[in-house]
Amino acid sequence: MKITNRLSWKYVRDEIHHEILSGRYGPGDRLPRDADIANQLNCARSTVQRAMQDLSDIGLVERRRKGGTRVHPEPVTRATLDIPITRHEVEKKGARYGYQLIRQEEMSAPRTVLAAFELTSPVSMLRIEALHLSDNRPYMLEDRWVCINTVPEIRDVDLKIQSANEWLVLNRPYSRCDLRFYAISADQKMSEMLGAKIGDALLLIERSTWIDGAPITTVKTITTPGYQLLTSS
Amino acid sequence: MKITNRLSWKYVRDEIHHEILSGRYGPGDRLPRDADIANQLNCARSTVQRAMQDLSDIGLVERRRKGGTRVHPEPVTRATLDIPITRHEVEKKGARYGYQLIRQEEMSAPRTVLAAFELTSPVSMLRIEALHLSDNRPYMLEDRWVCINTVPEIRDVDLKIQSANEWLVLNRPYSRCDLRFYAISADQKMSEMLGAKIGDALLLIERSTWIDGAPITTVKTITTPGYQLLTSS
DNA sequence: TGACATTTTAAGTAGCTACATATTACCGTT
DNA sequence: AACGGTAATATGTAGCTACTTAAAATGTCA
Repeated sequence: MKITNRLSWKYVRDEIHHEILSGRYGPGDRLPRDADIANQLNCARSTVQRAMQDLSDIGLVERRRKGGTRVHPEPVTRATLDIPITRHEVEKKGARYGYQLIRQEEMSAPRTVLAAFELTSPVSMLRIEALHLSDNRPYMLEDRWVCINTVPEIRDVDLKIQSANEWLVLNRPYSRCDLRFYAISADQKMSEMLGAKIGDALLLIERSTWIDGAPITTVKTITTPGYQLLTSS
Repeated sequence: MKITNRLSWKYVRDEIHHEILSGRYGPGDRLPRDADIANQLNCARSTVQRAMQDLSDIGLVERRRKGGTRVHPEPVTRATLDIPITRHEVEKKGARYGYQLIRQEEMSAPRTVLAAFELTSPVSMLRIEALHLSDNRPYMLEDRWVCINTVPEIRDVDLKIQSANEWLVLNRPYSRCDLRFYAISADQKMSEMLGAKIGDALLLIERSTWIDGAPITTVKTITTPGYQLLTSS
């Protein structure tokens, strides 16, 4: 007799999750095969498959063909971050969004930018500096490089009107996105731009994107003092 | 005739993804129902369902019963972060991990801690301060509060030997985890502990966890200067 | 014993049916 | 026109079968 058909794959997932956390299976241990679990819980293998897929997504177990399923040997806290288009972020707070293009210049990418893309030979890129405003006050400073080869259309976009941030997110899909977060002290220039004091601690978000191995853009987003980045869920 | 059975649901996903990014469907637009797409692409509805589920997971579309599927009105960059147990993080870099308990004290949680848990009435908690070391050099400073009611066993753990970080991750599942990232300037105490200079910009990671609505722990992880947090994929 | 080919295994994918569930859409009544 | 109940509908879930694929395990031969 089936356990029930009300209980979803989530029930199976939580059941397994519970068994792992109760100590029945420790880090690195191998779990029974899907079919056996299905048998034991009186459900279809496909239901176990879905449950396991989810446990794998959150990093609790590792699955390999033929290798079976085992508890992740190094448990991690996995979190999801949503980074919206800056305009939406500002408007969601009820503030008026503003935008200033500071600089736009085509030039050969410096070593540090090439490094972010894991490139060695020089590439021509469009450098863009811009300031995002919230209610006319500085909100975020953006230092961006766009690969001309990959995104030639960027030349025809009027970046005084639409921010590169928004145009790229809306028009250029990416297949890979690397993010890094770190803290820096505001230097003279940043403090002027952002209305901060020299030496203020600022959160910096660096993002690089590729499409099928070809570099699209890399951007340093420098936030104002006190800025906090939160997880979604 | 079926298109093929080699092409997985990922093909369907990418097909739809492409249609969205080509401008055929803009932010907020409604997509055809799964059944129609299945028909058009000559595949089963379940295949479209899986593809759509994935697009929904990465935040590209929104799905609602009866409401259908529509392109997410505010496109986001969704990223996944893996935060490992600090010991593993250090060891993975090839360094020797060390750990020092600085303080352990049971007391009533202050207002700021209650706020992190969205609580109003006072609760007794265990306050733990500890320092993680990498090759005998300071690596991370941890300022933690553990809810005694939810995790009474914490009293019996010898925190001079095993870090609360590791014990909790291994023994206490959570159903909710909030993270926040921001930058601060090192004050006198932090600079002493971490071997930094006063005023150095430090990345701070704050994490709070709950199990079924009951608070487990909240921790401020203060990193050393130059620390970078990277996305996994 | 070691290198290489073959078999076996367990997860991954696709397709189908049937039913559940959450909304929207509609329609009738007041 | 406002309200409320009902029907219609698109997605969500469960179960089953069949087949694919990666990789571990085994066997074979030099």
